[in-house]
Amino acid sequence: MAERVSHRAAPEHIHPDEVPVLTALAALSDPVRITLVRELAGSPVWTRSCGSFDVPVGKAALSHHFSVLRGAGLVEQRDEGARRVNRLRREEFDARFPGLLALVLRED
Amino acid sequence: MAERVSHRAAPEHIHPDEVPVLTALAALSDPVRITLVRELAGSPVWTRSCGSFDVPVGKAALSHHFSVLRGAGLVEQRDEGARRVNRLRREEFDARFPGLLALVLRED
DNA sequence: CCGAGTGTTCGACGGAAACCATACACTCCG
DNA sequence: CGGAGTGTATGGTTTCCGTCGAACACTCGG
Repeated sequence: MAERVSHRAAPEHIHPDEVPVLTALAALSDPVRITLVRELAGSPVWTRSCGSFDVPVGKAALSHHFSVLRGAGLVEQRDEGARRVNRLRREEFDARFPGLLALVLRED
Repeated sequence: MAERVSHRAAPEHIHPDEVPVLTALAALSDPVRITLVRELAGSPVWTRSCGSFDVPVGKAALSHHFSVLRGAGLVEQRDEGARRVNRLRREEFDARFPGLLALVLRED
């Protein structure tokens, strides 16, 4: 009967519409998080697990960064077996903050 | 002969074109500086001296914030007698970071 | 059922940044 | 010249944020 699904707490998401500008800017004011967003933008949706990013920090810090990105409405996460895969919320975020994402992605 | 002008060191300016994205975002990730930019945007050019802004910090901190804004190519300053008046670098900054300024000004 | 892999949480640490009070430099005006 | 007004510089304090190590929770595969 009961469907056998995840027993893990689903990550809390915040829609970009509810995010203050200051929060969005603060989230993007960090080199590690910028890297995460850029790598994520360059990959197909739902293909990148949290541990698959090339950043020079431990997994504790990494987890924290993803938490910040979620809190800014930049990233959506879904549990897929033992892994947690990510998606960049392109359209939603761009609708709320037009041009901001493009700015971060286009820059070098 | 010699023109009698300011003996004060001119403030160092950085053109937006030479500003990294991270620096721009970091400069705008502060409530006080956002207020400064917004108030500045709502006033005629070269009319606001540094001390004329309504922010809850001492003048030392205020001076620091203006230094950060200059370093991000957001503000230009000119000495006018005893006062130092400001200008928001709208066009230059917007040319370098399209939409970013609009985002900050439009929001609340 | 146990071990490996993955990610979160907790406490602690260190460095960066914001802040203040003071002292200083410069300008104007009486 | 001297005082008031304005902004910067310096030094020291506090607060915040990114980081780590270790412990824990969950999933999958032998």
